[in-house]
Amino acid sequence: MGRKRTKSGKIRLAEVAELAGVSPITASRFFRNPEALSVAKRTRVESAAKELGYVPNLAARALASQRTEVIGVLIPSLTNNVFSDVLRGIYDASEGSRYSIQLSNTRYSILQEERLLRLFLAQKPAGLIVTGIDQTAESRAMLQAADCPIVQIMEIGPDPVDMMIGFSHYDAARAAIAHLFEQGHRKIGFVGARMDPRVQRRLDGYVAAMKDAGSFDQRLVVTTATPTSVTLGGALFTDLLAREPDIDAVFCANDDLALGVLFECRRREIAVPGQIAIVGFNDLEFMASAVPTLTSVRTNRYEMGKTAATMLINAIEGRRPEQPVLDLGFKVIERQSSSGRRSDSRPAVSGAAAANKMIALPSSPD
Amino acid sequence: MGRKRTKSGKIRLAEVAELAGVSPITASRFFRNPEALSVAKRTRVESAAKELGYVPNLAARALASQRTEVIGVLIPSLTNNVFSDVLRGIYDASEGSRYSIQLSNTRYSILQEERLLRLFLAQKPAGLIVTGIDQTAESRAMLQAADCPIVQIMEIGPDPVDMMIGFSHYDAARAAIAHLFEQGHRKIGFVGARMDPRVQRRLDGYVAAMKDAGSFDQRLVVTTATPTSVTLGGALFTDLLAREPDIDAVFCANDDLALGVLFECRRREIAVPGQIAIVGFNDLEFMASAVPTLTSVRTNRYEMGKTAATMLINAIEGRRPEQPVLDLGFKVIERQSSSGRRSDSRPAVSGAAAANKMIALPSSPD
DNA sequence: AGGAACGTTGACAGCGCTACCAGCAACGAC
DNA sequence: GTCGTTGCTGGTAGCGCTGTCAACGTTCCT
Repeated sequence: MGRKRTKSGKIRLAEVAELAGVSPITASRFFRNPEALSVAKRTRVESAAKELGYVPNLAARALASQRTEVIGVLIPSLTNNVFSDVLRGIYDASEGSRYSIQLSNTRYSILQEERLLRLFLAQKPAGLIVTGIDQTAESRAMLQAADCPIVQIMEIGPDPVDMMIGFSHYDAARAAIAHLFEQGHRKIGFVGARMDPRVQRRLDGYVAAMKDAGSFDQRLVVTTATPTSVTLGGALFTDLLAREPDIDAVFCANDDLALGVLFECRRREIAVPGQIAIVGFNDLEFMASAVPTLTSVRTNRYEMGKTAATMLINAIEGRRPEQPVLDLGFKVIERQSSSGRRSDSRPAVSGAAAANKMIALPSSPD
Repeated sequence: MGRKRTKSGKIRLAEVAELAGVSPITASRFFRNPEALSVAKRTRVESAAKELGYVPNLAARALASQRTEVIGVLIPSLTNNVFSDVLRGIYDASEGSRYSIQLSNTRYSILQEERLLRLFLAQKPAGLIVTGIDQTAESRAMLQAADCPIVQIMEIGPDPVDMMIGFSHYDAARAAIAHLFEQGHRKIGFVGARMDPRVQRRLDGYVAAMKDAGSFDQRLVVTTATPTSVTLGGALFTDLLAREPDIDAVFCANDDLALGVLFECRRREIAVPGQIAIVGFNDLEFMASAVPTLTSVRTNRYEMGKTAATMLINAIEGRRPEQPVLDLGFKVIERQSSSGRRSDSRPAVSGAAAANKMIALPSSPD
């Protein structure tokens, strides 16, 4: 009985051990902790494995050891440029390590996130990277009970599940508005899309800054739950102008919206920054290249992903960071679109090459 | 002897079977092929599983069944917008299925691709999605020998490993150039970055179209191996202008470059399309929103990813497509940036809302 | 009535690897 | 010389699930 002897040419650990003249368990150890072997056996197993082209069977390893070498990553969107930078960092950090990345998309739904979390945890991942700090109570309980390291990314907050790496969206927005005030702008509109928790916190920062200056007016805020796009930026700006034609600046919750606003200004022959200043968020690559160049808040997305994965892998292997919460801060990159008020919007010829003046701030967890 | 009885509260299939009053193997069948059970046992197992909150152990399943439910995806880049659309399609199609996506990044290196392929195949994936048709001989041999369905995406070519879904980059580029000729442009430059095989084929299409018209000149082609960016588009265009100041159109190998060219034109006060027409490639969202709106070649990236994953899953489950090679074609989306020659570049006020005239073509495999 | 055909169920033996513990040699301390 | 102690190695027994085949009950045909 039993089964057909497949054994389809696949090299097993036992074969390697036999060729090396050691027991299977010794060969196994070679792949997990080579230092535990004597040098002689180590080289014997190594050459045997190479000769046979042995590749370990991960399923068997996972079954026997009761854990996997998978790092689960939960992000809200694959479309958003912002996450592709973070992901690139995560993948870069995982490369060369033994861990592989398992990606899942919550589609900005915390219920979907909870469902995915349950699935992930059932497979005993080596570690988990989750986006943001707004999980359901159930999700939080599962995370807390999970016996693997966890990193929350994209923002920082008061109550980390385990580790946390990001920056304060609230502070970043406040800094952007402070910059606009410094440049002499007073009637500053807010344009936001999707309105996920992080965009919401940027809005909160905007509102607080405006209220502090006594300039807040609900009519200056235009938002939608629709996913963001350049075209949408133009449309929301159009709404804003219809409501408040005499604004002198717009703070956009992201750079796509900012680009859309810029194009809409051009379409309407509104001088930027002469009549209206524009500030975006994220500092995507094109912001430095636009005409006029566009001010934005730089966030360290690639570094965030890379550091998160590195911290996670270290924690998995027992090297926990001295500091579990890491604030990567942000920088307001001042460019032409928000230079001090003036009537002539034509940028200097040096255009994109103009030096980027920066305002750097570590954000402080609120 | 043996090991510590972990059994850490984890629900096993045997527990479900016991509660349902059936043998473990019957319970197992419920999860893999419920139709094989009598209705009575089916409902019993179902409610037992739900009651206990059973989640199958994928490692054990993979080990016992000698196959996984993982779909491997090899793409050259995570940064490129183009791939994020494809990926979104792949993830969307996989959602709700039993298969999970395992993503790896070849970094545009076919040797890296070969290495990753070896790793993937050792884990017996249920299926594989690979980018393009330029694999190493070794990779091709491995793919051919793999006992799982394989889809090549992004382009089509004469010799599919298994299934293939994409379009002809060569034909798409020819169509773009043909459009520019129709609009009266003659001295058409080419701007390309990265120069991966697909961009190379776009260049080939450009060269062929220009030669057919007797207009080809090597000096009209500016390329670099550097990864693409908006800023780079401006820089390459600057090079092109320095060499050939009297060009009347630029075909950009992608939309980021096209946006960079547009900004550079604005910086230099070159009228678009009055003095120079611009055509991009991919039709990213912002192209319809730019001022002037930018002509591009629309490619069905999301659909490509979604269809590829759907075809693959069907093939895994034994439903092979009637037609293994699928040409998704392309469309030249005519916008203001390439409208017929005229001296006034100012777009109509309706701007972004202007109807997009399309030229649709299925590309034919060469 | 006998038997073939089908649908359903269960017993058994592993898939390839690792956790646990025991054993063994070499070494130093007393 | 005896007793730990340390470093390395190996034996045994599974991890949780499924492939295979046998066995059963039922239906339908001759």
